[in-house]
Amino acid sequence: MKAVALIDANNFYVSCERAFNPRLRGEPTVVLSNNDGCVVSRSNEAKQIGIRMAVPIFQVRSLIERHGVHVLSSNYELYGDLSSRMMNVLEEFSPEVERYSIDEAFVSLEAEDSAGLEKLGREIKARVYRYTGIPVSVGIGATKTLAKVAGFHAKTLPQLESVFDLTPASLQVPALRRTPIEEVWGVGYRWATKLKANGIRTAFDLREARDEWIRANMNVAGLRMAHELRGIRCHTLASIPQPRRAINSTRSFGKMVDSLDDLKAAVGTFVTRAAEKLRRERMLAGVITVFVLTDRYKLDDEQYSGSLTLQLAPMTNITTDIQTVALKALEAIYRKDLRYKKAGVMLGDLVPDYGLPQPLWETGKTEKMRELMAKVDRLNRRYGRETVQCGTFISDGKWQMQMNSRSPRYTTRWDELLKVTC
DNA sequence: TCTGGGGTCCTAGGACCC
DNA sequence: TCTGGGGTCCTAGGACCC
Repeated sequence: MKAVALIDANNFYVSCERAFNPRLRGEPTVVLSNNDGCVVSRSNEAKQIGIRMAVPIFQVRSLIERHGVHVLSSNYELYGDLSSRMMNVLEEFSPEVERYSIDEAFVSLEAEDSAGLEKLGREIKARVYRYTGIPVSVGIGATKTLAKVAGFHAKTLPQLESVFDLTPASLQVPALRRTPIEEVWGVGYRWATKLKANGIRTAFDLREARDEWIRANMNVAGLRMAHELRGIRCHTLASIPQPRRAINSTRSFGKMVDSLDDLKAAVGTFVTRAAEKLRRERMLAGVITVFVLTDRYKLDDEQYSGSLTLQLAPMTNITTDIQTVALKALEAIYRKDLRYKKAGVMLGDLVPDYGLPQPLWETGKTEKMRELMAKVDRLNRRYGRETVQCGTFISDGKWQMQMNSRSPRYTTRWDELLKVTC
């Protein structure tokens, strides 16, 4: 029989930190978002003392001090590297692996029977842990949504020891009855509130709801959820990634920014990031949106959100070309006498870059710029990001992120390797 | 100046995911 | 004092065309 397995790392960012710093094991630990703003990963011990997901760190300061919680800035370079190691292990088990997020993957599995599926699940869990040090949970079901339900129970019921196979029909009704509606994949806060008001409190209730009712009160996404809970596959396994539609680079600032020069430096840097990613994925962008925002939490300040989308013609992935257009957009939306908290750029209308000359408008200059970009990328890969920068601004200033306690990038920087002393 | 419907395309905003 | 970032999908509504 064939089934879908969801492999989900437990408290992924915290687990990455623990893999290199065993002293954190058993200790309450949290990892923060960019700018050290919110809690985005919590160890079980941190969950138990009542630190909620996504809570701003300043709201739980006293809790953290009272319990001696370890607090770390996020280290995406480390997490990204451990993520790809985890995905490589999964590919040893199946030709169909969908990398769903940094810490989750859907995998197609095949076995004689349910017992065989569960055995595979346990092997996956053991091998990922042995090769990466990351503990995972495995949920198995006939559809992605059922695999997610199974994963929820694998994580929350200790007696399952992190692996749950939900393919046997006899298990489905009791498992779905014990799945709160807000735990169903695709049901967020808003839908959960509305569904509960209509008496739908569990995954089982949604599975049993009439299609006409769902169609009238939800949308096609709701219909798909219900069908998937009944075992009808609506979401296929995307083991070949779909072409990307957009690339964004946006940040909140470390401190409020008011000058156009500082905003230019920030936007110039965001374009650099986005264009690097564009070239890495061999694509060209056709439009760019630039936006700036004031601080929505400062209720006494005048609020403003400005954004402008401009065409990139011809389509390009050359940093300096995109910067020119981005700065034009920024100047158009910039308003003096305001204090800004956040800005960003979004590249859209992406198409593959086949690297062919485009005779209609390609000039010798463009060809030279492409070669230059390739060289800059090589240098920055070899000697570290921002060894060579494009643009005329100083990419340094108060807009830069706060990051006070990042661990070393153990696996991606030679000078930050783990040192062993005897 | 009034009268109609159907189709497409685009955009903004909402909801959700991790 | 201090409140993340990068994505996708869906829908409603407006503009436009015939």
